[in-house]
Amino acid sequence: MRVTVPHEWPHSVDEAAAIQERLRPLVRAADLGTGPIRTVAGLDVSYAEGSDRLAAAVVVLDADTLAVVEQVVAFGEAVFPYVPGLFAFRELPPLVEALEMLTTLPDLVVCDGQGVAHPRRFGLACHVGVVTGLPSIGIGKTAMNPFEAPGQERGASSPLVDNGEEVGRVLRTQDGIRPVFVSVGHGLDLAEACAWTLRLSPRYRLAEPIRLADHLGRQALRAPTS
DNA sequence: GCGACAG
DNA sequence: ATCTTGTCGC
Repeated sequence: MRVTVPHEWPHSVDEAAAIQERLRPLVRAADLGTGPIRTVAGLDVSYAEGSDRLAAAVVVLDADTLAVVEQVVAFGEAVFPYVPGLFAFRELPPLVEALEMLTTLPDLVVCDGQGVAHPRRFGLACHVGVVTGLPSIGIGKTAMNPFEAPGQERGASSPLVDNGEEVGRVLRTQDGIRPVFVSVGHGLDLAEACAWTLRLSPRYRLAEPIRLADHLGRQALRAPTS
């Protein structure tokens, strides 16, 4: 797929935050009116130990069977430091590169990190959704805000609140396993994001697209030829 | 002022 | 994110 990214790139933390503020209005927190979702792409970036080398992995799954349809890896180097709240500027470049290698145009994108559950309501999943135009979901493994634990059963959830507003859900994807933090990225609402997250997590804590992308990225980095 | 802070 | 040993379970 082709991804159109603004040519500008932040050279400072302040510039990065300003870009997030400017792009935030482009987020659609409700149904984008797209067609049926038949394929789902999972995104993840893995890092090497001693260097800045990284591998961005994208795995596309059939939405019904969860069978792998396509998978790609883009190698690169980190161009932005890890700063909480500016995480997207670290992972977006290699992820876009990987997305552009795809032959398949996914109908939904699932990101490893927050969507609108972000201090400026523009986490990685929102950024990916806006630059691709695709519906996207953010699934974080940890929260940026304090929260109350949901029930112990798979499917149980509680609100993720920031400044008095519900920005996401704390969602239990497996019985008795610590929950994940779901938020809207772009083009769908929170209820749909949670429903998809559950459907995409039939067996493990993490949704299959992300879990497989994580595996692919690590394996690629450890490969001799990488 | 200090620490905490998606991955 | 990554660093780590063994261990329990399918």
